[in-house]
Amino acid sequence: MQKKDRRIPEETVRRLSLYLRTLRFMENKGVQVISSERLTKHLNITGAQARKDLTYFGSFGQPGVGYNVNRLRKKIEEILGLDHSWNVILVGCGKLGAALLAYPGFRRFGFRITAAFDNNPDKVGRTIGKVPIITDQKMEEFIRKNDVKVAIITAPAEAAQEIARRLAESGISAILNFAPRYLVIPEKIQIKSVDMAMELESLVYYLKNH
Amino acid sequence: MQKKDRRIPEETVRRLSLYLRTLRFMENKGVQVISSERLTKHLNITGAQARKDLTYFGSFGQPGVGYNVNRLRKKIEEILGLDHSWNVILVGCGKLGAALLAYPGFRRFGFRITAAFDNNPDKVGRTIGKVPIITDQKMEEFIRKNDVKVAIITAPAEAAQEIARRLAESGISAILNFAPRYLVIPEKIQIKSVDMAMELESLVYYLKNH
DNA sequence: TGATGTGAATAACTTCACAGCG
DNA sequence: CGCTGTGAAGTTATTCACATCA
Repeated sequence: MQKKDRRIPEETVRRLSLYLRTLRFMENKGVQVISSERLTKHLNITGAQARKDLTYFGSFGQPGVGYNVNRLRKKIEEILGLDHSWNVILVGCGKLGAALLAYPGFRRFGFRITAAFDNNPDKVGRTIGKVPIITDQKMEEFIRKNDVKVAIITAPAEAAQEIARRLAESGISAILNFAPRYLVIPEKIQIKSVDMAMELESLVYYLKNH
Repeated sequence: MQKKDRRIPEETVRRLSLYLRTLRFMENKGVQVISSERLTKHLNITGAQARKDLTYFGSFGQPGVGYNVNRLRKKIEEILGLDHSWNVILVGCGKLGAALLAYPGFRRFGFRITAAFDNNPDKVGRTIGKVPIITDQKMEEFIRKNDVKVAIITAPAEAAQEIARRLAESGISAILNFAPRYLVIPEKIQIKSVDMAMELESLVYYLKNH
């Protein structure tokens, strides 16, 4: 997919996701062609930036015209690996876990949460939004049997490291972590952490200094 | 706080938050002094980077020794504006909103969610984790009366823009947005958006390409 | 000796500016 | 004519390397 051995800036990948959101919105509205300027108008990104981002992966536009919305949407989905669906599991069925299980945004775009795990016997056996809650003792087995590659951790901070270790050992390749803890995992596993208190912390900094 | 007119990289502010997490952890464990290398060991950040980040704001370390954990923790809290507590409101009491209301991480570090708003009469009047749910018609009034400066949006995407507009008009200075929509707001208002589907999207990209 | 603080060097990212093409 | 694609220029961020000080 990616051109030669050029390194892709991490920010470029993140922006691709943003373009995708706009493209889906536009496609829904029936827009067929879009310029780089219009694509980025409401994203605090310049048109030049979008063009540069896209050329890391190929030439998808038509000079003098713009980008075909449907084609570019599909291209970006292909680049990101969203052209097929992903089996995802979620570990930790507290309030945040339950909220994510019910979140429509995942399912809509190719992420299918197939099972949730918890160590609380009261929760095991129930379902949240059609997703069954399974005892965490069966987690490894489930991962192997169903070839799961992506996991979301919504367990308490104290439990997160041990869960991550077990996930890594069972063959998970990517983790989205919501526990406010740095997780030590093998290099080859992709991880991204979302720490909501941290987001607020950097936000208020700018309150003082602007 | 900030030295002269030097511009602070956005990433520096974000890292400050990370250092803070480590420092709090270390302080709890009774560690009194820490080197830049140890501070960043589990953060994928180099010691040099941390030292550079910190010198934007002053000289807090002792050559040959390191940083006093307690002193540096307080300094960073002061830099970020966490040396006093912030009144925060939350708008949209769906599952995610409810999860955040119950999230202990906010309260622990100086963020006090004082009220939640919703337009659903069935929810209004109830409380979630001691936070009262108020009709969104009284939102503006509440913000003004209580001098609220920070708001969290956990409403559906369709409603987010209108809510943001109303928040902006009532004098809110910072918004943490969980709705997957770009929000148009006055320049002077700080905004940070967390889009969980987007996080997953960029995560799976690296699955394909590493 | 050991770790900070910091200019200088390097690397990474973004913007500019325009040739080229439909 | 308008907009893409892209080298070149400009800007910003990170790493290096070492003087300095306890």
